[in-house]
Amino acid sequence: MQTVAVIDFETTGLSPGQGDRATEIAAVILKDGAIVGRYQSLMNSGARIPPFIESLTGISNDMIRTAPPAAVVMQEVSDFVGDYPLVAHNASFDSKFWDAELGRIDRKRQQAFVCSLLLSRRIFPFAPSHKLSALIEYANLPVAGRYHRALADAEMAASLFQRLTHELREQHQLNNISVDLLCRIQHAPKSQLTKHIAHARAG
DNA sequence: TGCCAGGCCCTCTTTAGGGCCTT
Repeated sequence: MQTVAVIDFETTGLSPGQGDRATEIAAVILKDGAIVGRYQSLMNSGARIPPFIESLTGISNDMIRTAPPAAVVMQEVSDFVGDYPLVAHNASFDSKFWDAELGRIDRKRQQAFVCSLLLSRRIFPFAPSHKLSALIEYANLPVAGRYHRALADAEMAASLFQRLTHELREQHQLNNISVDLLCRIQHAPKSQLTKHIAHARAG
């Protein structure tokens, strides 16, 4: 499995299109099944965190007031992950914020985004829930810290991603799993899943 | 004007609706 960067955002809300901004980012580098690098930072975008989200994440307006500017943090984390493929739990959410915050510093993502939520629906179809905390419990993986903080969530998404690729190898006798295969699997209708995997095994 | 996320995925579906998941 090639090296990937697993990321997680905390934000002021659900949609950058509605004016929501990032408040914290973490990225961990997953190489040969182990975390070999970590980046984490609060960031100050000037946006106000609603009370509900302050209590959800534990990240307060006081905490981000003294944090480095969002532009500085995004430059750093973008340099940190380089061109490694990105992984996130519910990547449709994190990719929206990644692209929006990167766009503000005139950078553009080049690499693919892999979604551990979409993969888990296919690889763990019988899990009672596919939210991150439920999957960590379902797969008996360690809780890395407080949920809804960026570094803890990124580390847990990384261990979940590692478990998912392991299960995929075991279930389908695959020697090697590429990011390209994961991208095809996560968007494939379940009826075509075996076709994609059989093609990967043959290739 | 009034509304305000949006993609995935299932089903009592496809001329649609609603739950899940992220903060």
